[in-house]
Amino acid sequence: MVTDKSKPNKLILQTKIQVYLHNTMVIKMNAQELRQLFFEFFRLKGHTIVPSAPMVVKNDPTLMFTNAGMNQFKDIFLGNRQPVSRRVANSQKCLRVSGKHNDLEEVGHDTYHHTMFEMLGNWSFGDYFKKEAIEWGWELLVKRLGIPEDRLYATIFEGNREDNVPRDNEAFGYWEKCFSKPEGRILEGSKKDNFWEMGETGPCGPCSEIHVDIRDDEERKKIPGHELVNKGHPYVIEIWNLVFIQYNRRSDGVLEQLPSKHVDTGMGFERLCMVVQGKKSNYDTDIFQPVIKEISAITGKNYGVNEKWDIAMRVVADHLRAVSFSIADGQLPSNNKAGYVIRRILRRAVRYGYNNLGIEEPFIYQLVPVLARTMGNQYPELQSGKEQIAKIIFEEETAFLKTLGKGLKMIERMIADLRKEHKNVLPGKVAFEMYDTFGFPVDLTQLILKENDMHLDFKGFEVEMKNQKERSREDASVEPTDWTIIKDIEGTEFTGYEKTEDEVLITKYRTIKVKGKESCQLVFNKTPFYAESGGQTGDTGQIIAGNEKIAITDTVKENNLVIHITKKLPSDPSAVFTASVDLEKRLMTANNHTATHLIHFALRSVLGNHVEQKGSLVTPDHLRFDFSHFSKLSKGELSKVEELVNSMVRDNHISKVTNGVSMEKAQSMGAMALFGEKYGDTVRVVEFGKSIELCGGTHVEATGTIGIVKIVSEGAIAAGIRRIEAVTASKAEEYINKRLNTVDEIATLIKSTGNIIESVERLIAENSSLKKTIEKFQAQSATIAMKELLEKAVTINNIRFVSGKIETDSPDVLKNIACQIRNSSDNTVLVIGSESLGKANILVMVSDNLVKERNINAATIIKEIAGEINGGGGGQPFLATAGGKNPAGIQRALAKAAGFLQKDSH
RNA sequence: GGGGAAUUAGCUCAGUUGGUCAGAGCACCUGCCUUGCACGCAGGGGGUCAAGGGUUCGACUCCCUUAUUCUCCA
Repeated sequence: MVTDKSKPNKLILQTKIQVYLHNTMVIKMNAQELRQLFFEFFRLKGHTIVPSAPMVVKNDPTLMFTNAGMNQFKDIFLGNRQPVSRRVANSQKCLRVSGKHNDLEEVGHDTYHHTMFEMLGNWSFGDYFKKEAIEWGWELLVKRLGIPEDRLYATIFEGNREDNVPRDNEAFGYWEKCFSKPEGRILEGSKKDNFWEMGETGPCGPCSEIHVDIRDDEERKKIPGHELVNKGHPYVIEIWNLVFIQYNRRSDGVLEQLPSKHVDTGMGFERLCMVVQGKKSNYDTDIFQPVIKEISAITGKNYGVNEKWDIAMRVVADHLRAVSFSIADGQLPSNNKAGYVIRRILRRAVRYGYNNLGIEEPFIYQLVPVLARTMGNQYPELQSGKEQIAKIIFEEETAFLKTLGKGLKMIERMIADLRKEHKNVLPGKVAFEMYDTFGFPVDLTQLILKENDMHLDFKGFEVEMKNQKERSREDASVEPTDWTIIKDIEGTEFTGYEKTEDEVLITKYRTIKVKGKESCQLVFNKTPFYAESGGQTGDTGQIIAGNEKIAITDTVKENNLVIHITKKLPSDPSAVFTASVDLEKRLMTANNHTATHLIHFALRSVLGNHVEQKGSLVTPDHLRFDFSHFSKLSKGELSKVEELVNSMVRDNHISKVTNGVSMEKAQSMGAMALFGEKYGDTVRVVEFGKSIELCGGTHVEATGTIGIVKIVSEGAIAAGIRRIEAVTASKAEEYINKRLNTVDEIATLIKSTGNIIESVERLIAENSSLKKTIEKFQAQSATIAMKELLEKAVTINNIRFVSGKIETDSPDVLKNIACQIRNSSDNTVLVIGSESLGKANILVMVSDNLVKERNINAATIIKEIAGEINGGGGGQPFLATAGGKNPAGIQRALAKAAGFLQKDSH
């Protein structure tokens, strides 16, 4: 019998935490216990504990990764969505590698920067405010976790006249009550540190940070802690930020009070562990130590002995987490966007392993099981996906080591070249090319140059880098104007499931300039247009008011806002419009989307339940489906899938759509949810026969509409991930007919009535044997022609002069003759001409000894005589060719060559 | 999205300013010698030099378009 070990463990953990919560005794907790305690603490304060949102963001063009706990609640703050509960707490996995929080290059060099980290947070959506947030924060840190209050500092917002926001006296008052000796403990901070804004516009408010001083007593006596708050000291650090969202910043920059006030807090989990466990480094906690120990075991190098090693181990330990969590969320390393960020992180880890630890083999993938053991409890996706994660990391490591190998070869060549020229500086441009084009890290270039007593013109490199960045930025410049609001209605009702035409009003619009091209974005009160989502492309169509017809070229989603893209603005934006979706495209898309579901189902039936959707693209023309599977699909498997899909099409399953289903209910129905996908509180379930999926897309009413599904290609896109492309309905018909026509045409061409394949095979065999025969024949005729020519040879100036005209269409025959004579005899000049397709060709060959001894040049001769055939030519001293339009001149050209030799009498 | 690079035999890759240049190693086939760890020797088959245009007397080589892959930036 298999026993579920996690259950008794969970029970023990629960009891332990109960003890902690009702006891003021300070016990050192491990990370897992600490996290649970946080949840339990806030559960007792009436909070709902929600799971972490995926770290990889899918529906927000402004953000690739979740970089703060509040990301998943953005819609709530913006008023686009209602919360499930007004009090919520969780631990959110976050990744900070780009944008304003770009610490990537710091990570590893110190003991507290990370790419991926967990953020503990508690939220109030229009419920409690400053008083409770501050009191509970204090209670947890001081009373429950036993952090001595003489190590804590709180900051409050000093106020800002420009924004007309006063000093946060309210927060100050609550903090004053917390500290038993508040003097010097509550500090004021500026707008930069103590006023939080979501973006240029939108919800914002003052915040209050809690800092902790973990320095030794001696150090603390020397410099008072309050002087070091917010000064970047590694041991005086912020651990908790409490944000009080009470304003909305309008696009004119003015702040207005929000009707309901929110609390948004974020506490760095790794830092909290460090503080509670009495460590001086995040990497010394039990979050990282198991991984670091494993790195030691693999490399045979201990942590804490050599700073260079330590940096590399921290880099690897940190990046392993970032990469593994991303892959678990479905974001694989790739060559652009989010995938590229992940690739870069992994490569940075490989580089440090290579440079600092001397590892030239893939090794990071071996750390995945340890990570899964350490964090799999809280994040089960790590545990269940660990084999695949390891496999993907292994492939990436292998690929990058190969890139490094190639780069090393190149740099060795460059160093050799520099040596030859007695130089010792590699131009920045060259290093940049190595980096930019071949992905060879510049720090490695520098290192290798140094080993060879050379160095890099790093300034030159930076200049090139700057140019490249400017190029990209210029291109990416997007200049949106402010939204012009016509009707103050939040959100858009989607009516596209039932209709493809609707009466709509524009609620707001703006123009946007991308690369100098202007386009408009419209938001409606309701819309039949489906916005690009879940792999399905956005609808196109038109809106009409009066005589005016405006085309909608695309529909996209931004923060739950459905945006319709047009080339121009309607002359009267406040009119009532008839919005109609391009019906044909919509139906084609529906065919493909439903077919995608059927393919997904068929793949699972044929290959097994390890098949999971990894991505999909549904357009009117075709569909693409990526899924997890370990090997190439055999022809048999592919046809089985296709047969099953088509039989489901013929069964004409009627679509069954259920809206507003709870996640639990959907799962009990057996719906296939996408791993790492963010779903709303309730979901839409789409069924066709046995295929049940959570999906917001538009589908056919019955599968029969699809007509036929034809798989067009199957291939690999990453380790363990395969891609199928298919067409349906009329597109499938076109595809099949095109192929059949090709076969028909071939049959007609080869006049085959029986087995076409056999006929073609016979043709190929015949063709190759004929080719050989011709080659032989040509060689023979060339030999004969050559003999004839040689017999007519004359001697001019002690040189054997061979000339004549040869009947051939192929310049190769002339060349062949020339080569044979050149290899067989000295002291010869050959001039031959031929005529083909009304054009003249002449070739001149000069024996090597004549080139050397008598300075006779074939290229010079040919230039002299090419005029006779109205053409030009050139070549090397021993062989030259010319072509011209006048075949009649060949004889004169040959004669001229003879004359040239006579003249040239030395 | 923008820049750069690559695409040559089944595989891994050479190919210098356009001109006897279509090559190497491995794999494959045949024969011989024999045989353990990449056996050795001799011979052989296999390529529309990614596809399509263009420039040229002549293009793997230069230019343009397309496809795929890699790489850097955003």
